[in-house]
Amino acid sequence: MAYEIESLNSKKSKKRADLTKAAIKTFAQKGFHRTKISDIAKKAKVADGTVYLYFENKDDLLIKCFEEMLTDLMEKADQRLQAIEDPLEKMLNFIDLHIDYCEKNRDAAKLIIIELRQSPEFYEKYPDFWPIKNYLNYLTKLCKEAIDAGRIREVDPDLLTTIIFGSLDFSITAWLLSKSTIDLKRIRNGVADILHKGLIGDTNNEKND
Amino acid sequence: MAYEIESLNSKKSKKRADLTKAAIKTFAQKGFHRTKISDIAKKAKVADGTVYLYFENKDDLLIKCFEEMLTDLMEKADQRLQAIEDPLEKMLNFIDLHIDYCEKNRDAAKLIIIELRQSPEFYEKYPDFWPIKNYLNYLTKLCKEAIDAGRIREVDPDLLTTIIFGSLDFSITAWLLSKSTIDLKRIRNGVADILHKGLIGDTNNEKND
Amino acid sequence: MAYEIESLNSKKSKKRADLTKAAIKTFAQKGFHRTKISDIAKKAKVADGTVYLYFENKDDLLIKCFEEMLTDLMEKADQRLQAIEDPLEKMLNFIDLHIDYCEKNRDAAKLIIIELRQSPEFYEKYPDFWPIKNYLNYLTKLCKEAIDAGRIREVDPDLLTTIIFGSLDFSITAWLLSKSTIDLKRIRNGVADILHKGLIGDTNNEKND
Amino acid sequence: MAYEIESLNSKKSKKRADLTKAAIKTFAQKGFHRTKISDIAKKAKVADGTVYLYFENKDDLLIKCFEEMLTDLMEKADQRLQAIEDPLEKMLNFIDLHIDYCEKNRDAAKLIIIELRQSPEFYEKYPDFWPIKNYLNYLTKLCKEAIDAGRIREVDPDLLTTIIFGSLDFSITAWLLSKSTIDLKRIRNGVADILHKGLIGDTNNEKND
DNA sequence: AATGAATGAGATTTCATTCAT
DNA sequence: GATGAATGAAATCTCATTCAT
Repeated sequence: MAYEIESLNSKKSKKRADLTKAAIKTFAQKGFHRTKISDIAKKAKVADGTVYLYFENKDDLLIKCFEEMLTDLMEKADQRLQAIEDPLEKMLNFIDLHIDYCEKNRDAAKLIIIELRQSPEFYEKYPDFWPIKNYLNYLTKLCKEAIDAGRIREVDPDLLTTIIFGSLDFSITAWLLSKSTIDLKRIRNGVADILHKGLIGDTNNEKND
Repeated sequence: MAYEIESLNSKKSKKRADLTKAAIKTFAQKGFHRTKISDIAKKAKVADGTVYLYFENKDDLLIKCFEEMLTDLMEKADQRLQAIEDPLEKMLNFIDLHIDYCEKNRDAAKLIIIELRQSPEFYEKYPDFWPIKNYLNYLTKLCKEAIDAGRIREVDPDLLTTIIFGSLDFSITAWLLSKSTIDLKRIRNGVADILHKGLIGDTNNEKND
Repeated sequence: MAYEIESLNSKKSKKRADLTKAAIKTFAQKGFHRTKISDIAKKAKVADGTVYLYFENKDDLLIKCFEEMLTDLMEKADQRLQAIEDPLEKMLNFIDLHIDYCEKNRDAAKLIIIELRQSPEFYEKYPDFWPIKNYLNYLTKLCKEAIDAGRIREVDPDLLTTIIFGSLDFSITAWLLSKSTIDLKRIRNGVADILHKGLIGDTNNEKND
Repeated sequence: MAYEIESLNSKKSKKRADLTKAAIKTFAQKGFHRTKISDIAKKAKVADGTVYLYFENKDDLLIKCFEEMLTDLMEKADQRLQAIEDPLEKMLNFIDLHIDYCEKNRDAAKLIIIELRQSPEFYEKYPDFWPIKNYLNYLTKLCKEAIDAGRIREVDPDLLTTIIFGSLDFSITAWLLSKSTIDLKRIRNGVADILHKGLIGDTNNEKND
């Protein structure tokens, strides 16, 4: 009995996972508005109506895709950062992870980058829609720890989060639109370098501002 | 005669301007997809069909809105930066201008920030769609000048552009979604500070990296 | 099981047939351009969208109506002509059939006669659009057989087809426009007589018919 | 003064003629429904609104095109047939004229052949719409004269008209759709031959019917 | 008479969602 | 749970016609 239920559950959640996967891929490739529920259903090999057994509606499906991806990312981060001691290193590793993930999952990246901002409509309909919030909080925490540990100087951690994420986000946008001819790794190093040392040359450091 | 012609032209371009203005406002408030042509026509006090005398279709209207705003911004920049000598100051002033403009034209900001990325469909349909290109080039040029003048150290100007714009863009996104409770000026100063001096405190400078 | 499937199929094809029937009627009564999809849907008692489950679009629906009618006509001809031996009689019976069919299915006749030529647009969009082709070929075959059997003299069968069909077609056009006050049967006999004996020959007059 | 009025009139009627000419060409090439008033206006080098100074509306313009063409044809017939004595020759010459005209004025032919039947809508709106009526009457008169003169045997002249016109009409239709690869002259001879001598060979004459 | 900018009614088609099976 | 046929609301865009100039 218990076995059966579990089997059913896993069967059920497999179908759910299939749907999310199919949705991420299709949303990323065609964009939210051009994606038909029937596209996703076909890719997941279920009937159209089945989608509505697992998700409330198309909006909900998109939101669940975001949650899925970002949760996934944060779990990966948990694993990878666990072994690292230095808070600054943790922060830099988080950045690497984000870039790696986007590089390897172009579809997911496209969703996070482009569709995330898609929808003033979403903000209207779901006033608290800002699926990236937890993810940003995660980064903010890392920033705080690095500051508290004295590994970076005292700056507003929220602001720092915004700058880091914004820089990465826009870099990746450019990368996506450039059809990936840009080297994301080089960008990552450049961003780290500039944020790290600032824009002023070492020798000029004392004289300016 | 000349008067009459001019009068006709100006009447015509006034209607065009009215339509663009109405479109920017409506697109910003409801989002591109939820905006009906008839919404815009009503706001501009013309018949629906009239929109199509001035713009090819809804897509074209959105693109023309982008062009209008960004051209406007760059013209304003030209005026303001003319009087400034120091290239670094020019760059910082450009940032200020961007922030000021967004602060004063929330609708335009929303369009630039949110709808600009909206549309994988746009990228598919119009392969060269990236209306912000000229604007980014403008900023890159300022970066280059500041570097050449030795006012900031030798970094890749394209990368710097990406970081600056990405930081601002995401800050403004947060500001828009926070319903403007954040202080954009504070953010601007923070961004300038971090980019300027980097994340490493003076005292720590020797020890790290 | 088999029953169920059949039931589904027949239910499906019944709806399709309903739609075609409704379309033929409406197209004939109002003309293609003045017919709205919603007119047809209403007459077939389905929702507008349902039409698009069975036909690609309005054009396709019209084409399918033609195919349906002409196939129907040729099947009827197959049945009726089977029992007839004499090739000339076959040909004459085919003519009768055509006239009978038009007389009994005024709507279908109207479509075949009037809407069939309606659409330079159709010829442009679908370069092979000439739905009556098979039907004319059918008649040509009968002509050939009558010639080969020596029942009518050696004339170009394609030309003969054109003359027969053209005569009938225009007679029926006149009949349709005259609101059916003309006697189609009398016309049929007249056509047969003239084609048969030609226009000359007072001297032959007495011997024949 | 008189001069001025005449000049005005001719100027006016020139514009009218230009419009009709432009309309015939455009209707023939694109079909009635796909032709925009602005297409015609542009081709006639006048403003859209000007069309409405000469014609009531688009329907009226089409009707006037028919009238223009058919009147033209009948005038040409008057001239050509005047010199001919034999009523049968007159009839055959009329056929030739019709075919020549269509061959030389493909656009006009297309209009007469295809667009003439265009419009159940027309028959609904204008119950007496049958622009070809006078033209058919002309042919009927010729038929009658040939019969009365004993040049062809006693048949119903209306029916004969229908057969002749129907045969020609459908031949020309096929010719138009075949993109003119068919030889109209051969067709004309074939039609004349069959109508003339009938379908029954001399030798078979006695055996049949 | 001539213009052509403006009008606005009108219809096809799409597709998220439902619900009977 | 699963299906997929059916629904029907919704919105872009066209173009004949008008009318102020």
